Amino acid sequence: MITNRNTQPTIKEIAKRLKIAPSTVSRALHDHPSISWVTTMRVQKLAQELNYEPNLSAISFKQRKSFNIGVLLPNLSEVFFSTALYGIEDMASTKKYNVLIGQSLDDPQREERILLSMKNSRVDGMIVSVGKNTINYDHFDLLQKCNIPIVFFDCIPERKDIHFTACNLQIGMLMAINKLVEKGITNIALINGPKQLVASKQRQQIYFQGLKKNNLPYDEKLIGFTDLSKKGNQQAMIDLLKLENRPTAIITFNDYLALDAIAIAKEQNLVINKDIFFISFANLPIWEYMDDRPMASIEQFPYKQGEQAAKILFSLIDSLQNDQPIMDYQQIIFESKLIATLQ
Amino acid sequence: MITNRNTQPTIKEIAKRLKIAPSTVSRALHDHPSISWVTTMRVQKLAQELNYEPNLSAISFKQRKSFNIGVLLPNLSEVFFSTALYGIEDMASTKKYNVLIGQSLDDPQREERILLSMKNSRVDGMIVSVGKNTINYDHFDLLQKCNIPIVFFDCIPERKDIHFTACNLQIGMLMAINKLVEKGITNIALINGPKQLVASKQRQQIYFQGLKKNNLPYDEKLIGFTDLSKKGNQQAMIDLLKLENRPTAIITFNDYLALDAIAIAKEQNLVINKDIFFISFANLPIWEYMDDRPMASIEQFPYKQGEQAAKILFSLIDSLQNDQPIMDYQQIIFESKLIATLQ
DNA sequence: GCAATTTATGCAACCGTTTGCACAATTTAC
DNA sequence: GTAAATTGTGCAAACGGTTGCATAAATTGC
Repeated sequence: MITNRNTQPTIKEIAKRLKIAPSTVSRALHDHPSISWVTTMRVQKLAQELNYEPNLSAISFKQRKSFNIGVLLPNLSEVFFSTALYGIEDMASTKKYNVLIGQSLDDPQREERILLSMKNSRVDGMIVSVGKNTINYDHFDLLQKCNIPIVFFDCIPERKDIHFTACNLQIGMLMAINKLVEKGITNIALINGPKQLVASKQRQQIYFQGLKKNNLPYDEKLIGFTDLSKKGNQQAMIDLLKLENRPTAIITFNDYLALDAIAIAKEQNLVINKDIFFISFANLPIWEYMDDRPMASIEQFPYKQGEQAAKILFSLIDSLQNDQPIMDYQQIIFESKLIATLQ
Repeated sequence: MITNRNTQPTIKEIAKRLKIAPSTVSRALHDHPSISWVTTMRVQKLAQELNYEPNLSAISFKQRKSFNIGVLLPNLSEVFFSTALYGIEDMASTKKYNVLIGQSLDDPQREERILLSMKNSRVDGMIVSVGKNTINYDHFDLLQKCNIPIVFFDCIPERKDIHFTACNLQIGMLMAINKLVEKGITNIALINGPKQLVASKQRQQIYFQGLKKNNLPYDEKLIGFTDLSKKGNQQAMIDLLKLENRPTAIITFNDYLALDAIAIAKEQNLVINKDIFFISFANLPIWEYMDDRPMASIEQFPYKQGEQAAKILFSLIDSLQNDQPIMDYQQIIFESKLIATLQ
């Protein structure tokens, strides 16, 4: 049987014991200059003895700050996101903040529900990576109206008036195409994600630029699309392999798509990294265990993206706290990097 | 430029507008029977119009409840844990609770730091899966003393006086060994995790029972150990393969270990699922993409473990709230299941 | 028609901490 | 030796919502 009234010491408790006012105790605990050395010491000593811990609920109520930030992202089982979360957590813990987590599972309704629930629990700010099916951004605007700053990362809405961190895929993609061309491979396809995604548009544009820089022809047929479901992935790959001039290299929207595409290629008895080559985005740690894997991945630095998104968020929170107007939108863009995954 | 004083409506605001007392508004919003129908309607209508949302900070301060639970686990990039988190999140959201997340990364100091930080932010309870290097449980006891209930899941301390959910590996392991024996494979090894882990002790014991039930001899040499680092995993496997009567089946502590072990086997030109068979715990979704994978995995139902751990936690929180003594330790044990991963 | 009961509302304290202001005590200035 | 400045402390209000108790008004009982 376990029962015991929770009786954490409070400032009043300390004040009563030392026969001084609570306000004096409060100031002493904060090393306020107007409190004498002796009093400060007496207070701090007793606080230590009693294991005093300030009641964060009371403080957050009084200060109108919760010392929580919310993180909303599609899916923590994707290593990309769980890595980003490390970055956020690490930055938050240096600022003595806690992290509330919500997974949207790419479901816009769930996304909205989580967002509102975090708003109501008065998070001081949010870090968001938008789900791939989200088209309506009203609930994000709602949070802004409530003075809850939002910083997006990686999957960001296609708008100018937001704070975000993201990764510029350009260099990675160029290096990838260069690498293929060096090997004499010029028939390069792209399987892209849903057309409404910023990430998709970006990939397509950069893919196009990469071809151009290498003086390769642009063939619309070599661009496939998928909704990123397993079936969609497979179908897109099947369609590409049916082409008259079958591609010998395929750039895939992400690693999970690459897995499906590679599986289809193998079913059709193509030898990976001989008959056909793959280049993917992100960089699953699991690749090293697989024989048939992309020849390279474009690294997008999730830890840094998360960490810096949190940094931006805390600067916004501080500005709001000090009633400073936020003058412009903070946007950090990292450069991607091509990582060879073979050998 | 974005600036705008946050001015969420409060109960006092509503009271002033309707020229009634805040207490009346409060009661009306809760459909208190002593408030007349008309007043209740007037209040609720205005509340809706103003988009009133109760200030959870104020409520949590007053009620001495934060409506947050903390989740502390080793590593969200392991699918097992991120899946468990789903279960927790889903249960929490039905109870209007938020989830604070912390990853220990198997570092006892980080674990303790997160735990104390959650204590100070006054979580109403915690769900914990202990890191594999943790030997000291003092900080957990500390939380209990502060009346913050803890429910453990999966990686649980070896103690009787705790609440937990876990998975009984017995049936899964027996089925696994039976399956191997059916195939005529009797030289079955186990690569186990660190000896101090409950999970390791359990696996070893059940492995032993499984052999016994099948009248197989118990050979100590067939049990390898690893600290679960990549190097440790590889070495354990290399040692096993050096044995005179080389094992033809290997049960691995978890999927990540299986990955390393399989890689070593392949380096030594063994054909997986022909020369040598593997059985693993957990069930990485990624297996289906790999040619060389364990013939079966023992499923441990992370979603259910998380969900039920949360359910227990909320029942404990309720009991504490109502000053009911907690009479005994709630412990839910699920039955594992063997999942064939081939074909 | 007056007391007893019911119904509906308001008052005020409280949760723990912070902070502007007042004020007493001490020191400094001239 | 008195005015001014400095130092150290306390008072009280505030943050937003809840709740026990008092009380006014309406209704019922006899």
